[in-house]
Amino acid sequence: MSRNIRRKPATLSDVAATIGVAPMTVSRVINGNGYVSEETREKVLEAVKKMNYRRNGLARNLKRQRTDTVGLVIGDISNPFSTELANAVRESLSARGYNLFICISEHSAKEDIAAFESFVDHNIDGIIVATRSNEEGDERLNEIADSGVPIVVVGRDFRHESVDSISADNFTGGFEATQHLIDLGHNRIGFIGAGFENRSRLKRLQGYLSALTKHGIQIDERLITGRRDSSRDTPGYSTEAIGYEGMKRLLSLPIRPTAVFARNDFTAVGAISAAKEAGLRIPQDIAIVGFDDTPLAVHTTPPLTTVRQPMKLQGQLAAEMLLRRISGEAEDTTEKRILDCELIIRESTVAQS
Amino acid sequence: MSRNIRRKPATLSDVAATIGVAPMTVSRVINGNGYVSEETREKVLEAVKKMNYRRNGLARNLKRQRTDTVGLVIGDISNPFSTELANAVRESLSARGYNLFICISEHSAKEDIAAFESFVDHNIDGIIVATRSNEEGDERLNEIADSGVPIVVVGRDFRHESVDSISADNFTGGFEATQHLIDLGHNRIGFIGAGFENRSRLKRLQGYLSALTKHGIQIDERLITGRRDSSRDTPGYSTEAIGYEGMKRLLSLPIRPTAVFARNDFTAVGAISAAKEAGLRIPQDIAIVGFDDTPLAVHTTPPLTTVRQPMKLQGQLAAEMLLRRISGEAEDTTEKRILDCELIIRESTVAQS
DNA sequence: TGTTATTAAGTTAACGTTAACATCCTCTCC
DNA sequence: GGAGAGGATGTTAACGTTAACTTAATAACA
Repeated sequence: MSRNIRRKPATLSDVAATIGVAPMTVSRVINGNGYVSEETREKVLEAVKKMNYRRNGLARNLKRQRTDTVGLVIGDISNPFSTELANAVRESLSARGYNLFICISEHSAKEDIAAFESFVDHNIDGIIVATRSNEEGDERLNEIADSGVPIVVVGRDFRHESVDSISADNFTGGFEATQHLIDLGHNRIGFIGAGFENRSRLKRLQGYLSALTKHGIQIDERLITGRRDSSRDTPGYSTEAIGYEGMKRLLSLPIRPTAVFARNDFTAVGAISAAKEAGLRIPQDIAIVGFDDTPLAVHTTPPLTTVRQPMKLQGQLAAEMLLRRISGEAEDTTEKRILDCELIIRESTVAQS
Repeated sequence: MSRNIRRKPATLSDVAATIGVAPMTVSRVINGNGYVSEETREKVLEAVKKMNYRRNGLARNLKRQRTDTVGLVIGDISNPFSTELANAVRESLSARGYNLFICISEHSAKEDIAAFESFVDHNIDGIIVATRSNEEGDERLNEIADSGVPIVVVGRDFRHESVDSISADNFTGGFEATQHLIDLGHNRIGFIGAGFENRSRLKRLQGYLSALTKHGIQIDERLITGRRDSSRDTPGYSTEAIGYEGMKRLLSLPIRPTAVFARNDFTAVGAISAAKEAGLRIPQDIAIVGFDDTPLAVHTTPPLTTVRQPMKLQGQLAAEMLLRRISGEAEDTTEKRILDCELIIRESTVAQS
């Protein structure tokens, strides 16, 4: 057997030549369209098999001016959140005959752009963007959108007349989480996962602030704490560390909070860890709320009160919206959907009865 | 501004025509090779900008017979393990001018194959496979390897004369985790995460069995428990649930184990949760060891003893091996590397002093 | 002054497909 | 028996690049 010899693969014409038909005839057999006699079809299929023919997707896509492929740019893949999104997108797409390619960009503009470029370079049919927004990246994305590439953004802001967006209602989610803590009698409530300076970008933080304000609770910037260094290297999943450090900082304040709203479940896990280390009981000494309802949340000690966002639905809708845009059905409209979140109350805020 | 009109993008020839040069001249400017006068170069660049020209990667790749792109097939993306792998691969590749596209396949042969096919369809330069092995998928992979596509597999078995492999020493990792428990005096040790019937495929389980045997401990199949149903739908990250259920099952045995080795950290988290629910103290009543040393492991209660595998290194090496194969340097050799794991002892097996 | 490099282009022919059109044959039906 | 309707091919011309070659002008050198 002449295996693994990087011989040049057989082409459509090669196959056609060996059985004495036109390339087009072979093409018709391969793609199952047009008229081909049963006899010829069999001859072709036999030759295809024997010669180990495989069509060249590049040439095909070039000719057809489409790739039946969609690109997804994800920031934090370690988050189960992202997994669910990616899977939902993939399922919806594959049901319609599209492939999904994923690029990871751990929150750096450079990587975002690299991902966009490589998708565009491969003439992908559309792009779903689920990274955190940043100026340079958005600028590039804008140009790409201008050039007519169908784009949908998920879980983030982006304004462009031909870019659809879908997101969970992070504001209300943050509001309700905070409201829940206020309802329990807390009035000194910390926020872990982002500094006060991020309030313009982070809806969850906005919800938190809004709930406090609504209930006449003075906002204290010292209670809002993010990562100490904003180094680009920190991978997304290290948010346990951020939660841990954040909680330590909050606990060292002169008057410490009695409750904490963590930006996401991982951060909450780190916060729980730090609180326990300080000998505090949860929720009696300090109540903790997370966000995302990762599978983990049920299994923390105590189980974590958190806000569930419909990731699967976001993924499905993102895929649908993108396909609609690809097919040209959504020419003149810009769709923006915001989905409800749901507060899941567990024992990290309310002691078991 | 005529934005978002899906006008046909300008081609190289369009640009060339408007400034009255040959397409080849524009190509030379774009790619920065060959001789072009400064004057012409500027004219070209100006036109390129004005016409919003962007080269068609499909055509380029078709002509060049390469895409400078590598595909990675991942099973369980929610595992931080996979994230680290993907990031390391991406970094190593981008340093050499390659893009990385990722496909997710949650452990179904069909999805594996779909991922392979879509990579091959896009004439990707090489593939890194990090999914669990399965018969149909391996068969297809074998054909692809036969056809000369460079392939490297990570963390799994695969035999093909031109496919390199890299993996952590899961056997020794499992052995040492179990040995550690034995050293602590345990002799009734459970395994959670896979049934006894998987012993031929799962190195961690083999390590566990081997350690028991070495110390003359009778193997008890009832102590080895995996997922109840092997439904394909269960996403990878739901292993907390598997750990939880597994532990429950073990605890309901007539004589229950005093220690448990969980197949990975997520499973361990679920196991911890179930043990606590049963009112058991960890590690006094039951000791628990995980695998992977996810960031989570430090933050469980108690912190989790686990086995760390060098994911970053695996990713780097996988990328390097693949690039070597792509460049044709590794024609006649098959490389197989196995990297050491490290046991990280925390309080889930040894009470704090 | 002729020979050789160097620079700056242009020309040609693929890369491997497929859409669109053209051709030829064989039925069927009035 | 002529018109029309498939059915089964073949032919042509792109899709948008770029490798390889050619041409031509200028510069450099002995």
